[in-house]
Amino acid sequence: MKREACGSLRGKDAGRKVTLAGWVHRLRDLGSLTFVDLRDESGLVQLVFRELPQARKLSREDVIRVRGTVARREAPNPDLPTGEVEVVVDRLEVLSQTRPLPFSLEEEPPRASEETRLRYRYLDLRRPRMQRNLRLRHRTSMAIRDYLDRQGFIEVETPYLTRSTPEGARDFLVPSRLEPGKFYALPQSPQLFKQTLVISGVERYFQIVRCFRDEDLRADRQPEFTQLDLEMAFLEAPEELFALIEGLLAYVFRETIGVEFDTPFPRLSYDQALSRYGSDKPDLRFGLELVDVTKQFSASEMRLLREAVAAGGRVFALRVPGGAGFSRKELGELEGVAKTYGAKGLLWLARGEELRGPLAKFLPDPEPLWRATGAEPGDLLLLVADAFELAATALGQVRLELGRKLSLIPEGKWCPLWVVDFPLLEWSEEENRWSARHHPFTSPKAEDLPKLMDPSFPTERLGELRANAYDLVLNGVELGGGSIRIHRREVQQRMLEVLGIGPEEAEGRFGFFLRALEYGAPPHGGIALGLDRWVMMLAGEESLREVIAFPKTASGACPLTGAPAEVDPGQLAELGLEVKGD
RNA sequence: GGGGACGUGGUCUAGGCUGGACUAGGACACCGGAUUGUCACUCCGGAGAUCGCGGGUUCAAAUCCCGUCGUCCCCGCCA
Repeated sequence: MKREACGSLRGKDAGRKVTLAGWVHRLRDLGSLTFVDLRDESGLVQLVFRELPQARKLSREDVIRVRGTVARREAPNPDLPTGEVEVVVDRLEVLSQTRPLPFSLEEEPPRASEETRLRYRYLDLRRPRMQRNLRLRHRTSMAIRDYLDRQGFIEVETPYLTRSTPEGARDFLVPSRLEPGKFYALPQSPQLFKQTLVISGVERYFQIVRCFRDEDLRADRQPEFTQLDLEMAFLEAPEELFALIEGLLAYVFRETIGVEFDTPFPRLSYDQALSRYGSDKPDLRFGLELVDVTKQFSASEMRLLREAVAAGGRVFALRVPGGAGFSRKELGELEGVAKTYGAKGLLWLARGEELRGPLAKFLPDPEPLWRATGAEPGDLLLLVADAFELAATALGQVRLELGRKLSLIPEGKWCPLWVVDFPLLEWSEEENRWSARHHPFTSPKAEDLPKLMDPSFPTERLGELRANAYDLVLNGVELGGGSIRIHRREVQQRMLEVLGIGPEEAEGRFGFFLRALEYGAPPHGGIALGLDRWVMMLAGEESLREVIAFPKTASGACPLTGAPAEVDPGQLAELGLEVKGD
C-alpha cells in the first residue's frame, strides 16, 4: 500500500486503511495502550497501539512504518491539524532505530550550543524552524528564477575553478595537479564571466551562484556564500535595473512572506546617507537623523573642535529627544560605541535646567545650535568631530545603538532604498595608492569620465570622482550592490592604470577580458544580491548560519565533517606541495 | 592582527566573586519497573561528570593565576 502523508489525515478519512511512515516524534506509554506521534514532512498524527507491546520499545526519532485504520478521536486535540483523528495500528515495522539523541529537538530556541547543533546538523535540521528556513530559502530561489525567467533572463553557470581577480578579498586557492606550482582561485564573484557573457550576446544573464572569500567570518558573513548575480546589456543608466530589482524584491517578498512593498524605492546619495544617517547602508525604519553642525563650531573656543574643523573635518550632532537625563554610565556606553568606530570621543550637551556637559562652558550662545538641531529643553545632543566619513560613521553607530536602546525600531517595517553616487576610488593608506571602492570594472559617472581620462587631472583629486554604482539597502542591511560597467577598452585600461596595475600586469591577469572589450562590447551593468542575507531577513533570523544547511563556524570550520583537515602526504606530493611546520 | 564573553554527566545549567561537608546539585534525555485514553502523560527506582586541556599558587583548586584549545560576538579585514 502506498505511503500517505501523516499531516494530511482529517475526519473525513475515518474508517480508511492507511500506511504511514516517519519518525517517532513523541511516545506516551500507558501500559497496554501506547500513543505515538508520528512525524513526516507533512506533519504529525497520533498513532494508537493496543495490544502491540513492541510499540513500548520505541524511542523518539526511531523510523517506523505502520499500517492501521483512521478513527475519529473521542477527545480531539485542537492543537493539531490532524487532531480530529488517530490511526489505530495493526502492524508496526521498525525501519531504523536511533541511538539516544545528543540533544533535545524540542526547545525553541534550541538549548544545545550551536557547535553541538552543527555537529549533528542532520538532527538540528529536523526542527520545525530549520525546516521552515530550508523551505523558505527554496521558495525564495524559485521565486527569483520564476521572476527573472519571465523578464527574459537566462541562468548560465560559470566556473568555480578560475583565476584570481585583481583587488578585493583574499582568494581561496586550489592547487593544480596537472601543472604543479600553479593554482586555481575560487571566484569571489563571477564578475568577469558575467561581463564576458553579455559581450557574448547573452543580453540578460543571471545566476544563483556560490562565491568564496577567504576573510574573517561574522554573524552575517561566511567564507562561501550565495549571490543572485545579474547582468544586462545596453544598460547605460541604472533606472531600468532599479525598476527590475524593485519588482523582483516586491515579488519575492509577496510570494514568500506576504509583505507588500511600495515602489519605486527612495534613493539617497552616498553623501546624503552618510550625512543624515551616518552610514552607507542606513536603517530608515526610524528617524534620529544626524545634523551637520560644522559651521557652528568653526570658530569654537573649544580647541578640539576648532582644530578638527580647520583640518577639513566635520562636526556632526545627534539630538536625543528627552535624553538630558542620561546617566554618566549611559553616556559612557554610547561613547564606547563611538570609540569602537574610531572616534576620539563623544561630546555631549544636555539642555536641562542648566547646560551640562563638556561643551557647556564653550558655548556662550547656544541658540544657533538649538536652531540647527531642533534641540528643545530636556534634549541631549551628542557630537563627534573628525574627518567626514569617520565622524559620520561613529555617530551613525551611536544612532543605531540609541535606536535599539530606546526601542525606536518598529517590528515588521520594511524600508528599502538605493544608495547611489558612491566615490569611484578610495585612498588606501597601507598600500599608498588609490583602490576601487566597488571594483575595477565600475564605470565613473558620465560627467566624471573626462576627469578620469584626463592625464593632467591632479591625482590627489581622484577621490572626487563618483561611480555609476549603487547599493540596495534594506533595514540597515546591505542586500547587494552593482554598477554600470566600463565597456570601452581605453577607459578600462586607464582605470587599471590609476589603480597601479600596469599594462603588462593587466595583460597577464585578465588580458582575455580586455581583448573581449575590443570585440564589440555593448554597454552593460548589473547587480549582485546576497541570497543568504536576504533569506535571513525573510526568516527573521539574526545569523546567516540559520538559513544555510551546512554552515561554517566563526573559525571557518565545519563541525559536521571536520573540515578543514589535513590531507594524505601522497595527495600533497601529487600536487607538488609541502606543508611547512612552524 | 586586536578586544570581549563563555567552556561542569548525552544536552542545558547551579556552584566560581568570598578555595575546605562539592562525597559536584537540578532539569531534560537514557536504563529498569508500574500504568487502558494520553497528547510536555504520570508515578517509583537506577546509572551517568573529577568540572575543555596543560602548568602554577596553596596543607587543600570546578573555584585563584598563567598558557593553550574550542565556541560566540565585535573592531580591523570583507572591491
